[in-house]
Amino acid sequence: MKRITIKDVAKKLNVSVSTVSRAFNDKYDIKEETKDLILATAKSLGYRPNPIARKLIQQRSYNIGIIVPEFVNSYFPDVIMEAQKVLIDKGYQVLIMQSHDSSETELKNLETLLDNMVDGLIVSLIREDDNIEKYKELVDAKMPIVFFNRVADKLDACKVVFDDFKWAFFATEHLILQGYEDIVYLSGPKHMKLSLNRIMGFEKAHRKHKREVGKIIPCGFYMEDGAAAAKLMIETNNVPRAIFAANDHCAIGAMRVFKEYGYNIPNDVAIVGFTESRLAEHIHPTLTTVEQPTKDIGITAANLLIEQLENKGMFVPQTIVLNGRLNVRESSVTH
Amino acid sequence: MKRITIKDVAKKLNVSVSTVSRAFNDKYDIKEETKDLILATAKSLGYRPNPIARKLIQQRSYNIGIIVPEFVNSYFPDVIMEAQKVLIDKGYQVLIMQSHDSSETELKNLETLLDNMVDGLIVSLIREDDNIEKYKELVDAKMPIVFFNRVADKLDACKVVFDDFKWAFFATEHLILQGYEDIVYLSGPKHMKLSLNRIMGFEKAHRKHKREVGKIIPCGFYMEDGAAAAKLMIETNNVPRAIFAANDHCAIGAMRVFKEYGYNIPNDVAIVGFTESRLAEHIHPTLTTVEQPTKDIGITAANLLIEQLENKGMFVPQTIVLNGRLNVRESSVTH
DNA sequence: AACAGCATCGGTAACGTTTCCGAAAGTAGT
DNA sequence: ACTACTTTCGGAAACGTTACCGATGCTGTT
Repeated sequence: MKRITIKDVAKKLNVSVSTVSRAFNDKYDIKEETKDLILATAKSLGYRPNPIARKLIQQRSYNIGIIVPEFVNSYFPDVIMEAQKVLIDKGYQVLIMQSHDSSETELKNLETLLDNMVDGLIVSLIREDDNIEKYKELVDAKMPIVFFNRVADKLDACKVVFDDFKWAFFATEHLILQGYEDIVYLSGPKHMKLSLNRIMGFEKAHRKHKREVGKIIPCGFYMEDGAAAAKLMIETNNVPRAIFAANDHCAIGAMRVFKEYGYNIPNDVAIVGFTESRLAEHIHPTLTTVEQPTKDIGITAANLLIEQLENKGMFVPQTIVLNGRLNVRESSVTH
Repeated sequence: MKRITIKDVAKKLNVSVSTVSRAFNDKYDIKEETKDLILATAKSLGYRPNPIARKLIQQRSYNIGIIVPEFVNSYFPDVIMEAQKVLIDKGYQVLIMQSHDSSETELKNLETLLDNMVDGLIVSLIREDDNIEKYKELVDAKMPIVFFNRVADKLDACKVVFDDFKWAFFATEHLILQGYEDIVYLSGPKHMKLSLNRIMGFEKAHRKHKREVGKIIPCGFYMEDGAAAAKLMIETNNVPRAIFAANDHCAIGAMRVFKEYGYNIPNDVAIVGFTESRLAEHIHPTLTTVEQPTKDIGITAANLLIEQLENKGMFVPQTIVLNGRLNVRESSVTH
């Protein structure tokens, strides 16, 4: 069962391969009738253009690489899959890589993607500084890249980001308005801009309401991190009235420990998460959290990349800030 | 910044392109010294072999397609990412597609993968019957395929499966040994072999302990499904003493509703899940569940596929059954 | 009638590899 | 010294497509 090539179609109709190629590429210099005829017989022969040959001659791989830190939180799969949809429709192929929170793996991933001759990249960084020279090289060499979620200021490239400052502000203000004094922020790693932005939002909310800014404790994005932080609070007798967590997983990890130790949520400790996860509605108590527009992020990143690929050269990098929503649920509202 | 080709390397050393190719492909008919020399200078020139040209001449895409139903449960990302690791090491590229529980999307995914000339496939089916003719065609045409998780009996292909029968049996027996009468199984869709196998395990455990087989209620794999089932039980006054759920998400959805209605778990209703999820340890009460060896499943599937790709033609399809573990936690043990 | 311009097509080089065939030189056996 | 074989390499075809250049025939204008 040999694969049918463009030559077979050409021979069948006694036309040249160029004409068949023209038919398949919607060129202007071909008669409408012959085009239809060619497409029809091609279909009946079961001909599919060989994408590899096309890539070779066009000097484009039609490969797009995506690098994300992890797949544990549903955030990344959600945005990636949405981006992939857009890209596949445009004829691109998507290669997905996880860095597992390691900058070395990130670099390795980058290398394998480059070996595969990706035409462009969509990246969420592990740390802002670690592989920055490598990315800078790529950006300087006009490689189309879109960063999202975790971005680096120093890179002059396209970025799709969430307004972390604003929504951290709203989340914190929500806790303040509920009347809680003593609010602690379990922050993400401080080397991430997104963490710093949220910290600023956290502080601003306090200042607006003339409160002393609550304690900021560096934490992480996984359940274990939240659990460890909660345990430490309990053991050192430092349980605050309310907690604003780095994300939902972190919040849920903390909630588990508090509940184990007999604390009631929200009556003893109120809690709000970040980056709405699939669990937020399904745990007890349901979790107040900030919803990020994962679909929009994916779609926007993909579209920005496509624009870059199509107008290579004359393209000014832009940063797009997307909006969110605060989903208020039981974990933060005392009755 | 033109990409450096094999010709540039050849010219630099005054050797032929064939020799350079030989150096990079570990061929026998090349002197060790010249090989080392070539590799060294190639590296210094920054030469990377163009994978697309290689694919064209070798008539292989080095593309592997993976089709899974969804990414909501962490099960699929876990096995896929593990499979990808193995495949990338062997020089393959992985294309990941979600079918979103729709057979039509599955078929569409299959078509795009074929358009991309995948050399092989790893598939978890939506339904056993829906696209079976298409898959049969591919299998008959000697396309290397490995099915996992959701497989079809009618297809004579490689399969990597979990011993659903055995572990449903153990999970049920665990509930019986805890002394619970009246155990209900919230089963997965009946069109899936895996559901039927688990039902048989559920029944066998009852028979072994001379019990009347508990009720089997068709459910689904998402939290909503479990929640809906629980709500129905409560409203129709049919709450059993224990529940064996289709998977963890289903179990957690049910738990949420029960807790909302004031039921205590496990003292009023005991519950066990299936396919250990990241939440099992982190919800309250912690969830007893059956752990599937996701990593092994991914690795095994990838290796089976590679074997097939390398010994195309003379390869007998085999089915590999992998083992699991019952993680007993709070949700099923009354104190 | 001469010419420009357009529409439509064919032929061929090119993309960067690998693979096949054969050549050259060296080695060993007789 | 002749043959046979091995080692090491070069040349060229091939993979399937697209892009470029040119050829042909037709239409319309002067």
